Amino acid sequence: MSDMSGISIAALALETGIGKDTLRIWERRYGFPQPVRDAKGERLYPPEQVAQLRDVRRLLDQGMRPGQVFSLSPDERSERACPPTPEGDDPGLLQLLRRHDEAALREELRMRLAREGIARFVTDAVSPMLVAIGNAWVRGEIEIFEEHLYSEQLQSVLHEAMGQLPAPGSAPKILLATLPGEPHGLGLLLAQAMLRLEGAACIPLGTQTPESQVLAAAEAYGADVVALSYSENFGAVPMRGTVRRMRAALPEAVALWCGGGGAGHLKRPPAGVSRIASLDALKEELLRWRTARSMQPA
Amino acid sequence: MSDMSGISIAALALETGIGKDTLRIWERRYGFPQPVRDAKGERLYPPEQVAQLRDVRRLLDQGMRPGQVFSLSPDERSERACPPTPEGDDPGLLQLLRRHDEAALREELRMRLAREGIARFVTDAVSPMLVAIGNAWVRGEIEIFEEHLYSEQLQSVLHEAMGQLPAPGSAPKILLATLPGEPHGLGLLLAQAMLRLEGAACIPLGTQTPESQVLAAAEAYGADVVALSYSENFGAVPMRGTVRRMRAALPEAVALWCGGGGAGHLKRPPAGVSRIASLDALKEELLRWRTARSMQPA
DNA sequence: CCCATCACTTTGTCTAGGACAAACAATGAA
DNA sequence: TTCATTGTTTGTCCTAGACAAAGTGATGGG
Repeated sequence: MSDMSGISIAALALETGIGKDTLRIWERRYGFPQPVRDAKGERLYPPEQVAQLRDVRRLLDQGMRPGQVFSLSPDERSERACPPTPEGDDPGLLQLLRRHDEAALREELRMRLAREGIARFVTDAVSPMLVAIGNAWVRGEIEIFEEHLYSEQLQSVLHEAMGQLPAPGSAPKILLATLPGEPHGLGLLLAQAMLRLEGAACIPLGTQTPESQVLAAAEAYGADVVALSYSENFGAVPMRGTVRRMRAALPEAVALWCGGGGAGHLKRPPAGVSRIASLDALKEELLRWRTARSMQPA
Repeated sequence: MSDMSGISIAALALETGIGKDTLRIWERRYGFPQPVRDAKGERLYPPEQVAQLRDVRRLLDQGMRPGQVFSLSPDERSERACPPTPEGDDPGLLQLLRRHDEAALREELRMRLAREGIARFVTDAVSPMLVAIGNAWVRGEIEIFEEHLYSEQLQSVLHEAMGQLPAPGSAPKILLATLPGEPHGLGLLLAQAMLRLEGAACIPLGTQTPESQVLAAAEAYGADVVALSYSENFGAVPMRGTVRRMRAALPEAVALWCGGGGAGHLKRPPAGVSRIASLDALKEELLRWRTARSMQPA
């Protein structure tokens, strides 16, 4: 009886990641979203507007500016937000996900892992799958909870596989982290798997670690490399800011690697910073580090 | 050169988990915190006030009301906030963490797990350790990055251990999730471990899953139970709101369990909602569910 | 003695519109 | 082309008032 007509501004802010202030000023400036009011005079956002806001969010993430986005009709928005890549490769996993058989999904992941080995599994199966899921989601072919389940199962399977690896070597000590504002940690885990395969010692700090803490950890653990992961959502400008600050604060001897979809915002990485374009490139970068280090040992 | 004098209200809200509105109204009502203003006229919170706010936060989490908290002097606050448990049992793990030897930490975790088994490991070692770490942190004896590393290592070890468990039974299907605004997923993992041990089929949805998505998942997977985890940071009021809404929207046949430090905000759970006070209680609740279900089968 | 009901107080979040700096786009000059 | 300089867009912060829900405490009845 309470919420047939929509959700509150606080709930909407949480769900879309758009600030309350921003939602209010969009209403004032662009006339959208235009929530109904409850008896108390408070905003209630109907589900359809919530859905439209998802498109808006997507377009903003793609780099469009609010003014342009709001001058489009809802239909135009949803059209442009959706279909960058229907692509050919829709493997069985997507269908499995939609069939809501969590046990089968897990088995399939384990099977593939066993068949292809960790490295090929990560680069050839997981990585494209994540892209496919992202696309399927914006096209509305898949639900958020399905994406979440996939991500969880994947983490579980990868942790399991890594546990069976021999004790990590010590070659470069690599600190893996995500900065505040970046909640997506799956990329870190994939990177960790690749690096452990090559015998590197990984120190995972997880997501949303403050910059000062990453620096402190780098010193405390004597890291040789600090690797940061950025998703596409991370704004280009703050991203470049973090990289600049981190590079300036880290000792010169410590390498700084930036990866993930948001690393593309580094058009030309500053000196002493490496952009990791893909998980394959990670292996190469590691090789490069090792050869460089073997030329001039301590 | 920029921020010698303090941090912005947005940063403070992020760091303390207290809403911007709340910070402003505390200033208006209680005269604390009393930030300085920069050239722009915007609030700048000095580090000492940030530290004091941590005490305030702690006291509120313990159930004290704001009015009482702010009538105390800063010294009284820090005294009451800190030392609920220096406790006798400061096991080697804390020291290990401070020694910055990630390999040894991991080995120790694995050892304990092997020695004690999953269940005892979770209830007797991990759970108190998390409390101890939390306390050490508010006392400033430990850094955030150390906490992060511990959490990551723990996740890894637990996933590993769960992977070796026999295929999950199917008794009750339990959906595990955290709602938007709650980024802490460790509790979910611990719960999952306990439940899998008892043969329940867990469907982990991870953190920050929107309410509508949890509902959709519950239907899609035919869940018998929806288990939500709340950390202490989760505000009491919104927490109760989510519980009320979820309970109303879920079919009556589906049980709703709430656990984690923030579940204490449910003084008396509404009908059809169970409060899981601890990880041990989880086992009992599962037993209760099973007996209740065996009395009246479909 | 315990529990329900009532009034009273506390408290967090919402509302409104105004203001402004930082980010972006488009211009002009070298 | 590349770099500096405008003008416009845009998110966040500001003030101050309002109100419902949660908590507190006192009353009365079993």
